[in-house]
Amino acid sequence: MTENVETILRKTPLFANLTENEMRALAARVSKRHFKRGEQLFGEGDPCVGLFLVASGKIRIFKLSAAGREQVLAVEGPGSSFAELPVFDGGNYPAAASASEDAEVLFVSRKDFQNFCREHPEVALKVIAVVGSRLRRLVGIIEDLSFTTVRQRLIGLILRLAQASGSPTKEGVRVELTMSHQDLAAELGTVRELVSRNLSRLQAEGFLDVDGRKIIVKDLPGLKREQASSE
Amino acid sequence: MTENVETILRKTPLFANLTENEMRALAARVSKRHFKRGEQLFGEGDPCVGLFLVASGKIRIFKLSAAGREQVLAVEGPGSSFAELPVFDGGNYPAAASASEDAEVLFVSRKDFQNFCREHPEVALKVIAVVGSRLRRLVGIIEDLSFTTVRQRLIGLILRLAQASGSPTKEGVRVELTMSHQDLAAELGTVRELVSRNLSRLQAEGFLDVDGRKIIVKDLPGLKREQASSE
DNA sequence: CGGTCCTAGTGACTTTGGTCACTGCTCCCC
DNA sequence: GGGGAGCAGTGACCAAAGTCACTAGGACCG
Repeated sequence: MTENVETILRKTPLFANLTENEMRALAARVSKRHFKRGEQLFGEGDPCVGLFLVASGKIRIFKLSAAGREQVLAVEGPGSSFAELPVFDGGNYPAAASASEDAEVLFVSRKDFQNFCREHPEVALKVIAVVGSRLRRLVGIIEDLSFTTVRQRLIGLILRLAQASGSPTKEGVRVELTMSHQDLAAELGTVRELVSRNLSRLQAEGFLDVDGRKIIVKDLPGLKREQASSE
Repeated sequence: MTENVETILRKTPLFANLTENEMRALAARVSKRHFKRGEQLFGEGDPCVGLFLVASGKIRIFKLSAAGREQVLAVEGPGSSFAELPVFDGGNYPAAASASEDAEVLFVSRKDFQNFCREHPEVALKVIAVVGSRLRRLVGIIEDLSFTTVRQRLIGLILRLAQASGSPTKEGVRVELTMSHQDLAAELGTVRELVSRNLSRLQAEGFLDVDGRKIIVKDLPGLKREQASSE
């Protein structure tokens, strides 16, 4: 949990292959902060103070609507950086960030990071790569919101979970939801009730067995077919 | 229309402040291509061959769904570059591009651009800035799709047009649509019929006068109120 | 001048999404 | 052990989005 700062830096793609000396220089300028589950790191529109790196826990990046709905843009785990961009373009944060689990986060001030990039041009190229993958993910969200139904997105998320962290049992693949329906809804871009209803419906249709936050995927190929249908 | 290549390069943020010599070196490696309205530059998933710069006309970047619907991600006019990212991360194009008007486009091969960035680190920083604004726009699209209705998005687009290219008349601000309802729908992330219907409705409600592709905005503050309502 | 293509408008309908209100459960704290 | 919080399920609605089918007007071409 409480690791050495340099060890954590090594794990982030942005700084993975620096030399010992460079690493030490950077580590000296980094501060570590702790956030409790639910605590907010910054709000949408806040002026950008610097770059964040996740050491442990999870950070949700999200938009908040006037009506109070949330839309998650990304969930960053250990080794991920975020808010790289406002550091460069000087704008405000385009979305808010909060801890969805207790989290330890490294912080590099805007100035320090800019200087570091100037001294190490290869880091700038890394930034482009990281931002590139972020951009691809955003395009994926747009595609989902524009072309698919809540049902299909929910199925997609379950399939991804099954793939990433599912454990096979005799009845099917067991998947554990790590978050509330509320949070799920924010990821899918919808409301709590629809998550609940769609889960019930998938169960009634025989694709799943739902027991609280445990899900048994009984018909994986069937689900995949459902997800694809007229997408 | 048919301008000198260097003149065009000067106008793109990416290369705006190069020296004479650098500019000439770059210009020598650039090729110019012409695309007719509707012609496709590349498809989604195509391997990335290089970077494009718009000299004249307009290029639409869009996603195509299996069901045949389009979702526009960006419309790039003269001076804009696009497809910077796949050049760096080596992935395929995440979306398709086609000319929405006859267009002249400069092309820099992937290799040439990469070499150029290596020799000129400040260009890499420019790339980050350009990509940053692109990312902000994508976040804006997600926000719109997730939180607003077709009606609100349509109003938003009309207001933007009125702002950008509206001409005041005695009855209100005159706006000219430069595209079909089909294309409008693709920008708003919906279908032709809803664009048509919503325009009719806004007219019936007295906010607009619609005559083919000419729109007179009769009640601008009213429209703004409508757009904001419970957003 | 007739035919064909593209574009737009609209009625009728279905599906999906979202809201509101209420119930019941569980966990935790005093 | 009583009383809140917070989370989950659901019925009854209602509104928005999308589909299908058809009509009609230009524009352009032979």
